[in-house]
Amino acid sequence: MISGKGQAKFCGPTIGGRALAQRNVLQYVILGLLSQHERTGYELSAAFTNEIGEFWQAQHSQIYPQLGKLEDQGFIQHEKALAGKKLEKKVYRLTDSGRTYLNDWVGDATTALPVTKDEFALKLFFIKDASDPRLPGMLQEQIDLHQEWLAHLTVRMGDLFTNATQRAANFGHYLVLSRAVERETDYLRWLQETAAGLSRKDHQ
Amino acid sequence: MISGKGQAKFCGPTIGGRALAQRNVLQYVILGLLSQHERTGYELSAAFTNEIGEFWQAQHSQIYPQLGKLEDQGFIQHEKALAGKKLEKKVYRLTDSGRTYLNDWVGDATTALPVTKDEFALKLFFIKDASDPRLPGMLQEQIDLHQEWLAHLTVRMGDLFTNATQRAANFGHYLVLSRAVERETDYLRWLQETAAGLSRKDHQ
DNA sequence: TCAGGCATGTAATCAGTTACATGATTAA
DNA sequence: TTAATCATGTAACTGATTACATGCCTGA
Repeated sequence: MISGKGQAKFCGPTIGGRALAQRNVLQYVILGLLSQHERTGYELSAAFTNEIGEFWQAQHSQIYPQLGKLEDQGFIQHEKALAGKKLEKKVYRLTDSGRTYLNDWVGDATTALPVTKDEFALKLFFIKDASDPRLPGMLQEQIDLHQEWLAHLTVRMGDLFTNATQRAANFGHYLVLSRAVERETDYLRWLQETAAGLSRKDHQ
Repeated sequence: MISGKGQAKFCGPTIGGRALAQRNVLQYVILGLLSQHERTGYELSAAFTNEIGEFWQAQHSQIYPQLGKLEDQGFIQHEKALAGKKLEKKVYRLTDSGRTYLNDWVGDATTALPVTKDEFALKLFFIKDASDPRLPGMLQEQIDLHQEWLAHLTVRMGDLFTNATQRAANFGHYLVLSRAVERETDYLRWLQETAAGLSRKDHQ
């Protein structure tokens, strides 16, 4: 274990001595999404599903109140727009102070490892024996799941970044999406190798 | 009560149409850890830091109340033991019904992708330009962080699984730990390649 | 006309973190 | 003797999910 000799100032959660928690990251995610272009709360909510669900999640019930707080703080502003003849929507955009606040966060050191809650890894962890009859089915289930997810990511990659101009215009987005594709590809390879390894043991 | 349409189905969070959330996984983690051998609450707490922090986290303030609930449900039992002459500790072990409850969960389909909250990926996502002066430093910071983490995992691997007998005795643990080492190795390779790619662009 | 999506919010609950609180044991 | 660790708990708060609630718009 990597020990931090701590003088009990900040005693947050750790894994292997590494810091984990972050406070109110949601506000920065919203500011970041608005830094790309103006959006409604509904569009922000959709972005959490489609664009950044890979590494952050939030529901609309969390987003709308946060929008109010950010506006109170002067980091964003909204103007009303009409969808059709009656349905009002609030289109939010970043203010200058909001952009500064966002950039301060991006520039700050990120000393926390990503937080992962992986239920499959957990189940695997508790299986003692390579001959456990549940293992092949569990692995196949994950192969199917992650194949589907990889297909989704690949489609997004093709939609967004087919040429160098697109990659240059949103370099960070391109980096994280291409990394996600790589990561899922590598994970699928491991799942398949592990499943194959079990089969070989069965036939010994 | 005023009738709303669309009553109560279950509309949880998704990424790309995939289900995410799980309810009270903590209880199963505790049961799983106790299925390995009996432990105190303190030892369970330590296990979240040292053994399974890679894919699940919990503090002692969450663990102690959950132990009470699991005991109320009859899934675990404790007996008191003395550490020294006065200090009492509660050593918990799994009951038969607890083991059944745990195994039901392990056998259940895992249709949810792992939940990840990755602040670094988020920051990267919001960087538009490959020439952003913050990028090299950010990448180097992550390289240092994940190198340290990989070293920690490698030490654990060496401590726990040096021979085939150890790997066979806790096969699932071996699988997830060896996978974690692979994943971190692959991630570090990507970080370094990406950082190197930036340098080349700088010198063009 | 009707289903699915667009659009915005709040309420209730659950999960998770941080801090408070106390005291014993061990080894330097 | 004193710092680190063992040991157990609760309180206060923040974060996140699920459900409740309402109403408009578009296209089949």
